[in-house]
Amino acid sequence: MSEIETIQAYYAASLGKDGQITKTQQKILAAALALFAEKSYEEVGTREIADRAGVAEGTLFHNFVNKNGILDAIMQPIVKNILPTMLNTLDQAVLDGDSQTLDAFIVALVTDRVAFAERNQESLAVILSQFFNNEADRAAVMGMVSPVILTQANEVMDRLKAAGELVEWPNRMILQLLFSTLGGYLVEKVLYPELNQLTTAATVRYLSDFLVNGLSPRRMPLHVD
Amino acid sequence: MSEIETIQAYYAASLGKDGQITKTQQKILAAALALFAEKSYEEVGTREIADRAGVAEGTLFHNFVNKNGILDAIMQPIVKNILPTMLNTLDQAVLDGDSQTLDAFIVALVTDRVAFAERNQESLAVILSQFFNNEADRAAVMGMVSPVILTQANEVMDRLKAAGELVEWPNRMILQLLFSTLGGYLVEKVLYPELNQLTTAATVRYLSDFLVNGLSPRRMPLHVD
Amino acid sequence: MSEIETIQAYYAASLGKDGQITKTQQKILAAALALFAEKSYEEVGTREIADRAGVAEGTLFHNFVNKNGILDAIMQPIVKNILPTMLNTLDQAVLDGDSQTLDAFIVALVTDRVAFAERNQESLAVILSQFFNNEADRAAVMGMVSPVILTQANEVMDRLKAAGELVEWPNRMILQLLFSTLGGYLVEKVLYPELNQLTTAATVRYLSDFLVNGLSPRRMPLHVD
Amino acid sequence: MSEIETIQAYYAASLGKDGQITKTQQKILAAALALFAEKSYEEVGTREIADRAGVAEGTLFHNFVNKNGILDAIMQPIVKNILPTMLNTLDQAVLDGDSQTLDAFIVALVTDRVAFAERNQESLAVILSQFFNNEADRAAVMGMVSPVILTQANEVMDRLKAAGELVEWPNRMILQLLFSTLGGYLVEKVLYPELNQLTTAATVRYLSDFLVNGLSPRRMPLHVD
DNA sequence: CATGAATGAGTTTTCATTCAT
DNA sequence: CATGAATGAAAACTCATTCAT
Repeated sequence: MSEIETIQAYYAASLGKDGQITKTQQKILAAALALFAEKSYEEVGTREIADRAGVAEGTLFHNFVNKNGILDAIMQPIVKNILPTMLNTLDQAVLDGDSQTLDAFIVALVTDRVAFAERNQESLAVILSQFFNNEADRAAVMGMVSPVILTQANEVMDRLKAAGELVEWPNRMILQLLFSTLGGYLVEKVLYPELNQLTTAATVRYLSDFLVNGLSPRRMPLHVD
Repeated sequence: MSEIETIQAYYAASLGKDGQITKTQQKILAAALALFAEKSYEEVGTREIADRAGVAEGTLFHNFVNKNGILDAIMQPIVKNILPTMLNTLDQAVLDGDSQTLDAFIVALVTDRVAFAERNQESLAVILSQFFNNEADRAAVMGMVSPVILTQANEVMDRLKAAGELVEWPNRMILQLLFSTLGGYLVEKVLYPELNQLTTAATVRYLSDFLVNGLSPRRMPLHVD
Repeated sequence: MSEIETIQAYYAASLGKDGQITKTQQKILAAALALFAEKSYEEVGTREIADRAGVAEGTLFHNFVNKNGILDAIMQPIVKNILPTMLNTLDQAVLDGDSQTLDAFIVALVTDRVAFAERNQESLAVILSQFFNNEADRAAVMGMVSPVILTQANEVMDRLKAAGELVEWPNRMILQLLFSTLGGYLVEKVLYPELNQLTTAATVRYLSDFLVNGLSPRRMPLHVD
Repeated sequence: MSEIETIQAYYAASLGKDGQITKTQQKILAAALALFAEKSYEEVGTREIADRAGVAEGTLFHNFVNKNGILDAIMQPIVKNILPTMLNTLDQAVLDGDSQTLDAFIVALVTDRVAFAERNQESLAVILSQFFNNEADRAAVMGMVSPVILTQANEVMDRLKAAGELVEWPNRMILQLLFSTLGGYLVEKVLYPELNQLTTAATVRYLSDFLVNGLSPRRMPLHVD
């Protein structure tokens, strides 16, 4: 499971020197995060952020290069963490050999990401919104999926296929289905938090079971032209 | 399967009188659609739309109430169509009795929606973007999922459960998984059209197979607290 | 008393050739007059006028040079008539010798102008509004008070002073007081027509009596430095 | 006589906190006042105001909510002051007993208002213009004539009638004549300041004498049906 | 002569950013 | 470091006017 999991923990690394993040920066980021989650980045004004943070408008620009700098400070840590952590989880599950089954790490993965989503709802809402709106941010996110990471992901999937634990489909497609299922959960959680009646544990079960059954090798293999 | 499936066909109903849509309106909508798909709604100026459409800025406001009116004219027809059509597909598949299997209409549904997505990529990109960015648009989209439609959806799922064709999970969760899988496909299609190496037919197969296996009743039922 | 007293009668002279005013022009002028009286000239759009008149916007410009041309067509006849008619009334009253008293023509004047105001309320509201708002229109109105007319007015007042019927004050001041009293009535009539509880006859009496007493020579003349 | 009589003094109360009005606000108000007096409110652009004030256009909106907010800041203090002050003058004159004659307070009133008009010519030109142009502003002005004030005015007039100092005409009519005479002076002063050849003292004498003679009880009462 | 779609300059207003205090 | 008044470019939108039909 990922170690660094709270946004606040990340700010330290990306903002102040020596991992320092000032009280003022915290106030600003908290205010901005809340506002960006409520509305969209474009609809939130710097005046509004300053007001909510209880500082002067000019103070924003003493602490961040830009209005965009504030957004970056919110997104970066999360975005830089998501994929590597997922892979780490997969790897861990596969290598921690005792249970080298699909089930083993699907459960591990789902549990981990669901927990992560619950801890960082607001930030994820912001990231989601930016991802779909802004070509640049989207590129940034995808850019993080470095070839190294993709290679790693492919290795893991190939290993599982070899072990007869995973359907013999293109890795891209398998990844897409994995992301879809987790992403779909994320979207509902983030956009309609009040509608969630299931417990976290139950949700993890459903998602995992769905994925395991959907991605286990078929007895009668599928013929694709 | 849905009859009216092109955006252009819908404009007729929502804009001009007598189902007429003028040449100018077409130029504006085409320009706006392209721009909104490239950037985001907020990042596109009315001047830009006018330039691309080859008309004067004032002409936009002569033909649409608002900048927002242009967006509406793009989104409305699609949004109003997506869910009802999906349900119709499901219903058709179930009622067209001969093969009342999960497989039957999952394939039908996936085939239909994949085709729809391929036909309306740009518009769907715009809708996706708005959905995540704007509380109001999100509400509008969800508001269109009228209780009547939800009731219908539940009926269909209950019928399938009774027939032993569908896992006995909460309908909400089943719907979420269905949307996730289709939505995940949509996202990839829409945001990274160039990366798609699989044929449409192959995609339909994978998605359908994944869903059918993921949602078929288990031999050993899952225990959820 | 003035012969030509309705706006419609004047349009003939200023618009069409041969005193002709077309049906379309009438519709436009009626619509514009109503709207200008409701709001102000600047607040009324050409679209609005066209709509109310039941014609196309372009039609306005086929019948009048300008938006301003419409206003002119409304104001001109009235404006060109007010002062000359007043003077004519005064002159008539003075020359029609039988009653060469101040009372005689103050009553005549007031009666005439009150009747005029009651007949042309809407147009007067427009003129009033323009007079206070627009330097150019104001100049136009004052420009009509040609030297000739002023000379006439002075003659009449001098004659009355000589007859011991009028206070020996500067003619400018006497004219101002005359206009004030009539103008004050006009303003109330035009802006708050609903508040008028007095009959026309009663109003004429009050105004006349006030003016006669205010402008009759004093027994003990006033000393002014 | 009214104590607070300069616009500047009022700005303090309505704009800044602690009765403060910043240098910038003063510059803007001065520029706007001059321009609104020259042309009309609608004809003056915000760019123009900013230029004349020597500030950036945005600065206007930093200091006033609206373009209309600037107008309000100019009009409000004057408008809120005119009528109450007049009544106060009347009341003072009547109660300060020694000379409870019509003459006593007509002179007081005229003197006071003429002085006021001379001090605030520009602002009054703006108010006049708005009053005739804009239904809303007119309503605002009239709305300020609270029932309390009207009741007071009626009391004063009734007292004077009882003392045999005032004609037995409807109070509404008497008020109208009073306003007409003062308003007429105002209009001339405001619109044609250069034409004024009489001294202030002389003007006060003429207006007062006219009003006193016009409103004193007649020896032979007027018969009105 | 009437139409009404098209025009584009002009309007008010917003907002991220700067800088003197 | 913090402040907040000032900035001015850019935004959405209006509207009198033109002109092809």
